[in-house]
Amino acid sequence: MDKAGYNLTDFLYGLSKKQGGEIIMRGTTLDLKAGAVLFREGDPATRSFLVLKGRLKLGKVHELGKEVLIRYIGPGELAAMITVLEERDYPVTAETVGETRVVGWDRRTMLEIMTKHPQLSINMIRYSTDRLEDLQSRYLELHAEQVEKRIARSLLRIMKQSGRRSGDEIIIDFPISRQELADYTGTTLYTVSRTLSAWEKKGWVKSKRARIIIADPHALVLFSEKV
Amino acid sequence: MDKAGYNLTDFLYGLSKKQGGEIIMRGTTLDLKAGAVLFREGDPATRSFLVLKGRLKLGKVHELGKEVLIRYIGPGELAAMITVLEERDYPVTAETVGETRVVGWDRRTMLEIMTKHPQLSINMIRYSTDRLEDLQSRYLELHAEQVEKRIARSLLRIMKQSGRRSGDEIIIDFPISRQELADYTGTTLYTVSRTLSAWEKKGWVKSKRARIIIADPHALVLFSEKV
DNA sequence: TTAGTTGTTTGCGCTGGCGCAAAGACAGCG
DNA sequence: CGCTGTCTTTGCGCCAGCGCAAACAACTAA
Repeated sequence: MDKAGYNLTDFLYGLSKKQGGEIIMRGTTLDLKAGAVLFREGDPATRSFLVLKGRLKLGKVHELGKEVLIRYIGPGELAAMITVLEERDYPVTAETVGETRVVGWDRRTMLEIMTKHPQLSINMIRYSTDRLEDLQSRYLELHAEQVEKRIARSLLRIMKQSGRRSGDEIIIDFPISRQELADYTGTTLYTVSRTLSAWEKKGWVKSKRARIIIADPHALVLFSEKV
Repeated sequence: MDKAGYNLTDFLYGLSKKQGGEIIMRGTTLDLKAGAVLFREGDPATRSFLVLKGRLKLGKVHELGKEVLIRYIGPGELAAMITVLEERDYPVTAETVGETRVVGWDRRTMLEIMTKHPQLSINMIRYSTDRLEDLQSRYLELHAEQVEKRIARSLLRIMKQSGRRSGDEIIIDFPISRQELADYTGTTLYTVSRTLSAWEKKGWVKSKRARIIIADPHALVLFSEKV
């Protein structure tokens, strides 16, 4: 279900080191600083990307301002597979969270690689299926679960993907504001703030501006699963 | 974005008639009556399916009863691509809506076919990407849009996928109850009922038990896009 | 250090839409 | 034809969570 994280070997699963190297070589490596926009929702999709280092955040905005944070993309994960198809626009905006290195391939190259290495297509289907499944679960949650529980689950999800253990505590090692957590969870800045304050009093989390530490992961898990 | 519908040629795009025939032949064709369960959420995924005729509905349930209707799957569409991966469970339940014919392949066969025909993998990525995009949009809607607008959009989406024109009106040609429309939209039976009643008074829709006719599609579109 | 910017907290009032309850409508079956 | 089960409608009360407003805290640049 919810994998802790991905890495390059997932994308290149079943291929030799040599083949993998060739594939990466055929793309263009980009080094981006924090907060850079890699591609923007609505623009024609020209390249697919693989994250090598750092993190992207994928967001989508609603006509009147409201924004939703679809997913954080870490090392070994793909963005904009849609480029493989003809004449499509990026459905989301990708922005770097910290310093980030990605490889990008244009459509033509991507198709050549995929035809040459059927295994790569299968790996892409694996990834895409995982993404779909993840979103289906969150779609269900968004409809069925109370806000506080959703916030808990969101935090845990992010923790699994990008947590760094430090004693009993787990540090989320990139800056995430109340607003972003709200966009990710499907609620508002205010509700997130109130909730985190309450949890801080209980000793479940600690937080500074845009930094979150999960002090008692177990308590959070119990809460998120409570009936 | 939102295609009106799929058909077999999408799944077999880029393959010869002969190759396509062979692929279908290697699967097992099943004829199911209305209301049959093809696979159940949580069971080990053993087969992938392609719908030839009829319709499946994919649903997912939350621990305490609440249900969400992820999608209706019509002719030319795939279900349970996840089977390609090892050791997975079906993430949703698939139930037939009317009499339905599907072809199913087990994992081994599917992988063989995909390795032999790289184009097929690309077609699967296309489909899976479309599905992901669709769900991303609905995820955004669920968070950002008011219930009435969501109901309107849901109806229009279903109409595009399975509407039959009859004069100015469009008939949704399979039974869909208030409860199902609610599960699809992410609201409740009651709210759907109230909303449809109101629209019926305005002459936008007509409905009998589990049957819906869109009498004024244009008005509905305008409403769904209104600021 | 100060001024400016950006993120966070909290009180407070309001409301969309949920969900019970109960009655009504329709379909199918024997 | 009437009985049974399923689907639909509508009144009514309630509350989770939204969102404004305003104060506060932390970081940045000069």
